[in-house]
Amino acid sequence: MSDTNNSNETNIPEIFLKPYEPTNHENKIYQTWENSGFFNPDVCVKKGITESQAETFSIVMPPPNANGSLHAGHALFVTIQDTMMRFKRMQGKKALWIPGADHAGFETQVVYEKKLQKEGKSRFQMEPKELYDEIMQFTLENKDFMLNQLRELGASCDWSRLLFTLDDRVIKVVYDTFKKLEDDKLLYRGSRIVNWCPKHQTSLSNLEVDYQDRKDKFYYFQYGPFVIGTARPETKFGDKYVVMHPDDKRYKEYEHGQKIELEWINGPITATVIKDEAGDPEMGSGVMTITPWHSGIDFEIAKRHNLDYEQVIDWRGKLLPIAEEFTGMNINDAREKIVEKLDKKGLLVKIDDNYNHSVPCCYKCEKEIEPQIKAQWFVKMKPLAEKAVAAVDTKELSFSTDRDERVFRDWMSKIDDWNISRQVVWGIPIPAKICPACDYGAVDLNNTIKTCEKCNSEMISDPDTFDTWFSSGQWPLATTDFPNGEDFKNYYPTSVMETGKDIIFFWVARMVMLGIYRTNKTPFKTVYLHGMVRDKHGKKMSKSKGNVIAPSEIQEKYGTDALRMSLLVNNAPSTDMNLDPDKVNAYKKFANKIWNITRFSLDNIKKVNFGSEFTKEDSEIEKKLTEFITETTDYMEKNRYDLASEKVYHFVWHYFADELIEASKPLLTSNDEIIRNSRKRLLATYLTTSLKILHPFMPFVTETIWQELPKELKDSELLMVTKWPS
RNA sequence: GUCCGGUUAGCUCAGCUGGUAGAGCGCUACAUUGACAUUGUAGAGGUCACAGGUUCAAGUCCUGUAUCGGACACCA
Repeated sequence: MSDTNNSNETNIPEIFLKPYEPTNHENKIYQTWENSGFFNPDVCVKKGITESQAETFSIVMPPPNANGSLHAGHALFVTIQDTMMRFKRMQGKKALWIPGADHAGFETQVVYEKKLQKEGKSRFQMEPKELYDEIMQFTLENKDFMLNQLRELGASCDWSRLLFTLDDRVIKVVYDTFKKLEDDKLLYRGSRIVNWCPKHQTSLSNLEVDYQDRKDKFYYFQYGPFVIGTARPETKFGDKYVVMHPDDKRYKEYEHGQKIELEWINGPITATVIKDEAGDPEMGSGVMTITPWHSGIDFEIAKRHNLDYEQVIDWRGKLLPIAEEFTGMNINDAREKIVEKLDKKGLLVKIDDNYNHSVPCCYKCEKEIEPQIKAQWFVKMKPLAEKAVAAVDTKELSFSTDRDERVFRDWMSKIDDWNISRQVVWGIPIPAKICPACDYGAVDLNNTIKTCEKCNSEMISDPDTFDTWFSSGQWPLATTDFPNGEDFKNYYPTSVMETGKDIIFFWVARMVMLGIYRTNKTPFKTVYLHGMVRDKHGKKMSKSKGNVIAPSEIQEKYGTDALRMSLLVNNAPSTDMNLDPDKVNAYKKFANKIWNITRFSLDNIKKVNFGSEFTKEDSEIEKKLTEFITETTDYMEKNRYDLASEKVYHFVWHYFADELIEASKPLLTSNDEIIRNSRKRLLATYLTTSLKILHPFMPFVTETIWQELPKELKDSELLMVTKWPS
């Protein structure tokens, strides 16, 4: 690799005579790294690169969806984490980065359903097993593609530890946790209001519901002596309770439990007066009727007073026989017809056209959620949340910004029980038996339960699967092979969890709670959250807007290092960033600048005598370099890669290249040999040190250069495992 | 409704524990065929949303206002 093979005229490797062309080098360099085995800290120790007593540094990678290609957000997390890993590895730590691929339950199933739809098929016509197998095949076909994209981004993760979220090891941990939750009475099966998506035919957790602002009609109806308001007349068939606040003076003549005969949609009914504090006197008339089967609040009221509830809308969003003449109608079509009928009966008081509210919608299909009562598995969250907050209190767990910590605490303080059942095929089956007669359920890992202990009926296997987040919430456990694996002993708790702030509740919070639950330790010491990657104008990227920036295209055009730098510089933790191709281009130029700095340096320093003394001036300039190293390292220790990368950029370009090299030109041809040699040595030091410090940020160009440097300038074959300068 | 952010150069954004502002792109002038399919030098452009306050000193801390956004909750 030295320059001795080249002609004496240039004295530099030929490669530098042309501009840096990233695509010519990146794949080859990655192969060199991967073949070295040094992504695996065990190999580093074995080969004497890392001391066996060295501190560990570990990150569990948020597993990207196996079936898709990587988007800009993935590129961002790979860049940040890889920068961390390379930095710590060079610092001599046992650095372990565990990669993964996610089956992404509901997400992937939705993608696959769309594919089926295009072929004119539907999952509801398929046997669950058949569907599962097809999606598995579909996912595995795409997995390698996704993993290769991680490689292209430079991810220095240990591929020998790769885990897929449906691997046996994952399922084992998840099942054990499920059982333990039952044993500890933190799990229950209950008929509760769940968020039901009529399109996808599954319940969703509260977090998977998006609220959309909407302007709708609000109807007032005469309900016996009362006027009630509603935006959803189609749910009102079964309403036979009328609720008001106990202190509302307007209704003091009515007593709790009083029966009132009145005319309603399909004829006369008997209504019962319920006094409950949930009735808000300020709201409308202060009186409401309730539909416990299709409303969370109503359900709570009904439970408090032990009232009846009846299903009005079926699982597909159609009216049930309770609606009589409206039976079988889609609720959206039925709404106006019901209002018409009530109007004819003289029960319509007025319609307010400007009712602003937000409606719960499925976060995937944006269709309205229909609250339904369904027997599901719930995890009691309060006890788990308390321990998570305690860990934050004691600083066992810390966040990269105070803001994130506040958000975390806030959510933890008002957490609800978690519905972990999903009517989704593509997921981990729930190992439980359920009773079709009484909805009782029991965890059954070994398939031994036959009859219901409550009602003696025959039990059946729970057809549901776990919420993906229930299993991914145990990802740090599975990846480190809890409870007996070597990695668990050596690398758990992991050092940093770096992921998007949009999944702080979905994922981070659940990992913390379930991690503490199983191990009494937080699964990671620090949470570093990044924001969203938006387009250059700060708009969210979406296919419909056509402003999606695919990392692979950017890499093709500007190089991976340029992409990485543009994702890092000035991108403060926890804030959104805008990705502007012009900014990427600026760092492509920077990569070329580094290339040319090398060319100039090699051309001029030739044989460097490292024994030669620095002149007074040069030893001053060397101090500048030391200062730069200290400051940059300091930023990196504080996880401020945004500031570190900017500093490196400026130092290398605007000091090293613009000032130092320019000022060196006359000195390098000086007649004074001492001055000449000193300056050569100085440039050599600047060059190699710059490459080292740049490497975590821009691994490809720096390693490409390193491979071409004459041996006497290098202290290691691979830049990736050379020692971080100090 | 509750909570949390943002408001800094034409555009997109940095600015750590307070000491009269920075980057990328864009703009102007000059230089350069140079280590650099260019790069360098110099420059224009900001009352750091607004109003109070703390301080010798405030984008930087406190209070309030305006405005934009996010998270959570809510279909009476």
